[in-house]
Amino acid sequence: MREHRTISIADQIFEQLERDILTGKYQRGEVLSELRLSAELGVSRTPIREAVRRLEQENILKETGRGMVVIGISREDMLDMYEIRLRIEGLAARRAAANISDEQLKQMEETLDLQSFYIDKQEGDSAEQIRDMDSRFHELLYEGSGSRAFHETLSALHRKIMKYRSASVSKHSRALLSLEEHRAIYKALAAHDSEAAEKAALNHVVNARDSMAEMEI
Amino acid sequence: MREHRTISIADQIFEQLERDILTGKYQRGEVLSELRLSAELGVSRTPIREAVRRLEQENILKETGRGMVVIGISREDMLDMYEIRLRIEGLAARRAAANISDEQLKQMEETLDLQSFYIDKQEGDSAEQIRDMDSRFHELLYEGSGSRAFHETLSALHRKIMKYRSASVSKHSRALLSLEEHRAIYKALAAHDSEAAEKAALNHVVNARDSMAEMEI
DNA sequence: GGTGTATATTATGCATACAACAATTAATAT
DNA sequence: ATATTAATTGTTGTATGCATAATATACACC
Repeated sequence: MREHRTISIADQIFEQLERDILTGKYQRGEVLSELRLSAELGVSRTPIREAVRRLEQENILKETGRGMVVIGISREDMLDMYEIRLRIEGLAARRAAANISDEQLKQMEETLDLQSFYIDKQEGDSAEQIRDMDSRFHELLYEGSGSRAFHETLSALHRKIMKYRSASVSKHSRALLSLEEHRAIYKALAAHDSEAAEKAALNHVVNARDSMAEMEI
Repeated sequence: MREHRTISIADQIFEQLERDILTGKYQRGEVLSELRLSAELGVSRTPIREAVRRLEQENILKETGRGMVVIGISREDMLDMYEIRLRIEGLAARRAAANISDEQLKQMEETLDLQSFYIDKQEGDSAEQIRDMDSRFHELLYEGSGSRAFHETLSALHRKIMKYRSASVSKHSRALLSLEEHRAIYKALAAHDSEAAEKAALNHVVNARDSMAEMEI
């Protein structure tokens, strides 16, 4: 039985704005105003302001005293985030091999099926759907580590490079390889094989990083 | 010439609440209410709510629909944060050796002098003062890396273990060693010696972690 | 034409009012 | 006495109003 949790307007606005910034709909340097957003979204300034405070805490938006300027994630930021992931994602996978639950493994399997489905589909917004499955897969991996510190740190890094991940998986060959790498990680986790999990996760990050590095975006 | 920046009430409240949570004044599990904080601090709920949204974004406080529960940082969280720092702080120092400015080096030197002063002092709240110098030193190191990703990630981790760092440096022998380790990092940075900087930073994190691990706090 | 100043505009910062909701306690019917 | 319902209390969620700060604009003056 699923608990029915009401999502507040402020939360919805946060999610939408975060997505719009991280996908590049609002570009680096663009200036927004609470009043304008308030009018566009049809709500008062209060929930807007609360969402904005959270975005400021994530360092992807900044108040200036005269409008808010979008910071977003530069290509350089993205590459540095991979440098960090290179050094800790393997360890998170190692932890996950020991701690992941059967339920989490089941959900992971589901994301693999959907990822495969969206890759075969190849229609208009399939890159976004593939990317969202990538997000869910990694979220489950980080959760499965059982470590709050790894979960928080890696989740923040992975989420912030959303835009670049979309671009990457829009290349069919990379999307297919990414799926295979996810499957290798899943297999190691399901077997609770720490060594294999660490190796597979590191391999996946290395390949993703290399793929990103040679894109011009 | 220094720009005069007014700090908003909401920002001040954020800083105070964050500090109170991270130092353990508000303990894990404790329930707060906006109205109570509003009355205690003598401001309306609006700036309180904005501060709370930022604390929620940091995962150290959580709304429950009936009050807000303090999450804080457990000992296990702290140890995992060291595991992460062990893997990336050396690289940040390597970057800093290449990118740190003379101004940042000058400020770093100043924190070393103050750290030394407070260690010698050994009065009532000297542990807090030493810890704050530790914060400033590492903040300068992360800034000096010139990488936003490293800065954000490491800064968040270092800040969150505030409580444990205070406890650690309240032990005089550890405080002295920590100062020496900082000096070694500074020396390498001032010489722009990447290898030495990485080695010194890693050594410092290893020793700090080991010191923490054998404390019972 | 250039410069200083007043003014208008537009933004954020904070306080307050009210609605909605959940939990607890009191009241009431059976 | 117990179960059910109603009232009370305490909480968060949202809208709105007003003060203040920052910037742009207009204009007088040299």
